[in-house]
Amino acid sequence: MATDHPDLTTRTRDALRASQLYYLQDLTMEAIAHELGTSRSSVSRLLSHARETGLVDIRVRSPREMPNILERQILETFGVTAHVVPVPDHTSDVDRLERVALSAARMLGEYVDSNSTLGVAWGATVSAVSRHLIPRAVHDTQIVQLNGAGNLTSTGIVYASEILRRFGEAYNAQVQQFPVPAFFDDPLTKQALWRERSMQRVLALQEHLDVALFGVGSPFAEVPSHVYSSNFLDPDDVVSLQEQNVVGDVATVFYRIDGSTDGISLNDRGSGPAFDVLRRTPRRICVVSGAARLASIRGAIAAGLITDLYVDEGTARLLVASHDDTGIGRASVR
Amino acid sequence: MATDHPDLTTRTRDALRASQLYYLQDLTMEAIAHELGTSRSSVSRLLSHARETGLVDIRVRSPREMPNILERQILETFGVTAHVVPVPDHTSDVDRLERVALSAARMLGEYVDSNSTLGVAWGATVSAVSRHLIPRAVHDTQIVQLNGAGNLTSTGIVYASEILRRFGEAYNAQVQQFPVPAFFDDPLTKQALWRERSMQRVLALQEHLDVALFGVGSPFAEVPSHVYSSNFLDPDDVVSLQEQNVVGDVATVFYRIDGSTDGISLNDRGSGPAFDVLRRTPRRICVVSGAARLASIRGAIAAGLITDLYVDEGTARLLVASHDDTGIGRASVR
DNA sequence: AAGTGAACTGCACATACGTGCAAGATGAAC
DNA sequence: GTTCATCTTGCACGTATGTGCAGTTCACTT
Repeated sequence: MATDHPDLTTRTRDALRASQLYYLQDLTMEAIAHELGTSRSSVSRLLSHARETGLVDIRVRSPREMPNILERQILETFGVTAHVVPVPDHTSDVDRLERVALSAARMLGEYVDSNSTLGVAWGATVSAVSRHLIPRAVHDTQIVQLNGAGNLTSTGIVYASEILRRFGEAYNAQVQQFPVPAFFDDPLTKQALWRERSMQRVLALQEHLDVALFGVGSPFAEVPSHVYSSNFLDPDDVVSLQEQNVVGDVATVFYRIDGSTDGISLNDRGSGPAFDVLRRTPRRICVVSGAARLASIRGAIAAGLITDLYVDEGTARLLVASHDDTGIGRASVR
Repeated sequence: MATDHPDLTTRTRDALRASQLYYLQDLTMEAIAHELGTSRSSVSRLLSHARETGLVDIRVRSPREMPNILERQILETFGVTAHVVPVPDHTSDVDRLERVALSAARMLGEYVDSNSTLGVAWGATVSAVSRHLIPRAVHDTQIVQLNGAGNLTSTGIVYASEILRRFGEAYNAQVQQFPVPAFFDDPLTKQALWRERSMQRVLALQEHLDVALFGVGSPFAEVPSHVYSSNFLDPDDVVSLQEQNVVGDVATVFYRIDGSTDGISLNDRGSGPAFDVLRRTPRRICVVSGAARLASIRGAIAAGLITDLYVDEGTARLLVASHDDTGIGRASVR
């Protein structure tokens, strides 16, 4: 009779019933406690549990007649489906990131189906998203790491694998790690390793994703992204990126503001998927916040990497304005 | 810039933003009030508004691994998709009805799409449902009245049309009234009227519904359904129903416990759709509560009228038990 | 059998929330 | 411009809800 551990089943059953009574019949928690023969505080906790585990699914749907203006402008200008997260302008960058990640995490379930494959990068943004995922009952789903995370001081497994683990847990999915350094010292090593069958297997998965999830790295902002810290790149590398007008990276692949990657030497040593591979993924979701990332977003859009963009309101506004200023960005996806 | 009345648009926009902040970012109403520059109580009202108008969509999903036992049993036994509404056993029939109707109303949106046609009967149950509908932004939807509502003391327009109006409002739909008596005195009048083109139009719509919604009438319960009151039927009629072993009606068409209708004289004079017409509707949703309706449900299931059943827990239990007792009911739909 | 840690419970308190009410705003009618 | 009806707002209050804590249960060790 039990599907799971015997009392887990009871807990879920109670949570389900409490949710029906609370959200579908508008009873108070007090009344529900009485019906279930428990205390009101337990009901409160049952309901929290139900929300966290996705038993209760709350979504906010902007009516088609009245889409967010910024979202419409971004779609028209850049051909990207935007989800603008309302955030007051004076918010700190940390809060901004957290709020965008929270919103994105709650909508991510929409993209995940049974038998689908989800590629995830790692980084501060994706990590924040991973902390707020709402579980969804799907099966035969796979989570694939998009790029290596090893650096000079650690194999990077703990940090990146923690992110992946959360995704795997939320979607009841099998996790495919990608245990390679973020950047190789020698491009030949990368090429050699890429020919290994164990790597080929992961690489093949990366080429047939249904959904890809990533942030964008921003090299020269006041608060540079994780990747640009000295644990990953030499000072020389950083200089060369600067000289080559790099404005950002997606999964450790660098690009310029026009989306081009040609001649960026570091990309021969990075572990992320080449853009023409990534672009084969039907849904490519980018989560990003903060004005400092503007140029990075612009570049990623120009490179045609993004189909769905989760972004805070202020940055969205800058994005739209930047197009009015310069006219760049039209030659993009879709 | 405005899509609707200028301030209605603002209200909706604020409600939308408040909903995102509250449900997607977990801010308190106080914080939202601050961001929107209004009072906390206004935010509370905005959120109520958002829920009532379907801007916020809350659903409770029972995980596939753990469906309600009664629902599974009903599906296996009767071939009907059941939605069992949890209600404590000591609840009064009035509350029971209200709670089932509330739950059903909130799920009804699932069945309604753009360009679809929804047929609704009238009665205490459907009326209760109509009072709790959650609007849904669809277009080119039609609501069609299934059976006439005129009786000896009124044309019945006010009561039935109020129900229809609520459906029309919730789904932004055009409403097709059916201005005829519930029962004709003379079957020939009915036949004559049915040949009128104005009636033909409605009848044609009834034959091509996407969804039908109805309760079941119960004639001989302690609290008989509306239809069986003297305003609709003569004492003679009631006696004849009793003699012919009628256990219930769907949209003023009567049936026996085995689902048969042959030889029930009153059906020649009723205004509802014949069962073989009704059965052509792909989705046929029945909402019902209370043990007194058990035989009526059994008959409606046996007649193959129901694809989706919303029912209170106690009655669901009786329904399952009744099958174990008698073995009737297997020869049903699907 | 006693020990141990993790999970769960109800209590009590602090907070967050819903709502009647009166004042103010808005808009249509004259 | 005035009047009146209607809708909206913020306040204040009472109720509903979230959560730290201490006590308990329960499964699993030792």
